[in-house]
Amino acid sequence: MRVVFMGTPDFAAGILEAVVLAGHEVVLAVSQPDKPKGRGKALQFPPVKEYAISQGIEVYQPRKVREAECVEFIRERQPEIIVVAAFGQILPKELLDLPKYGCINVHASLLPKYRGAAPIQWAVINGDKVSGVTIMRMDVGLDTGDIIETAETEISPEETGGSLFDKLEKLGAKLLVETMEKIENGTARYTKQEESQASHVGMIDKSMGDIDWKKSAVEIENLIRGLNPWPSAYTRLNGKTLKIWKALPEPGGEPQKAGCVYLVNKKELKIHTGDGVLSLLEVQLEGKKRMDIPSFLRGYEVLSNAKLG
RNA sequence: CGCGGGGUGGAGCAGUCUGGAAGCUCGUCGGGCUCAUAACCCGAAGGUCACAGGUUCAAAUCCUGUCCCCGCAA
Repeated sequence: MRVVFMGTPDFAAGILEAVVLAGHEVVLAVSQPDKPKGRGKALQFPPVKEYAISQGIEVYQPRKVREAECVEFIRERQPEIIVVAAFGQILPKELLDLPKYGCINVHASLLPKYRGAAPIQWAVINGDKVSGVTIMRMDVGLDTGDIIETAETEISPEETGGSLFDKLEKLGAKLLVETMEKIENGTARYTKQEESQASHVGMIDKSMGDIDWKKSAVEIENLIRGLNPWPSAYTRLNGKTLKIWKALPEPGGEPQKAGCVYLVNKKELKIHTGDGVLSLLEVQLEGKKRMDIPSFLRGYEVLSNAKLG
């Protein structure tokens, strides 16, 4: 099919690659504008743009796709279908109605659950056991369109936001390619979303990573995994930021001492929480590299009466 | 030129301000103790102190330049 692709981050780049490899004619890749990133401040191309350039695909980076000029630009490319994955902007109705097969979206959740911006991290943060991807036909709402296909995957106990991203990217890419075939040969089926089951999740904010030790050890550990690798869960130790990359919840402890050291020796560091004890396994102090707890404790003295947060 | 921390035996750090024998906690190897051990005791190996210039009788330490890692911010 003649495709216009819209997306920005890594997740979208993987999807785009699958569309290209499936043999579709991608005539345009639409991505968010370049933004300054990294320590210096240099502008960096979004992953989708990087990949598109490597494939010789034309790249378009409008400030707002709502503008008439933008819609016109895309109309000129005469797409049969527009594929959207993690693009970051709402599409106007003129655009939705433009292609013969409409606009389809790869969403990283089992809709109608987790409509919105960051379904992957939230699934891990909430301790879900199952996640998945949904291919839907977009309408004017936010992730409210008719479902075409879905695919499930398990969330393992050690799943992180990053690892689930990878899983769903592959799963979504595969499902998208299959779905596009069905759309093309007319066998695709469109199912309305069950509104009563719908839920929304907002964008991930950096401050969400600030650990509230009054929560349970299990909840905190879910947060740590969900926000790994970005923006990561953190707390404070002696006035410095301490990121926690890996931890294990354990029973015991005293809720009223939440945030205080439960146990510290040469190899272990365990913290009281609102419910249970959290055994820290891998941390990173401000300005330092991330390291396992034994290493950390060799060079940094944690007093037994220290308090995190 | 966005702000800041850092590069010291295999790991994590101290020492740098106030130049003058390379140190700490571990790990590794050998030996000892023990029913046994991630415990304890004795001993050993292992480092161009990121790199390049400079100052000095003498530089991990002071000056200049370069490379790399990381936190914040975006």
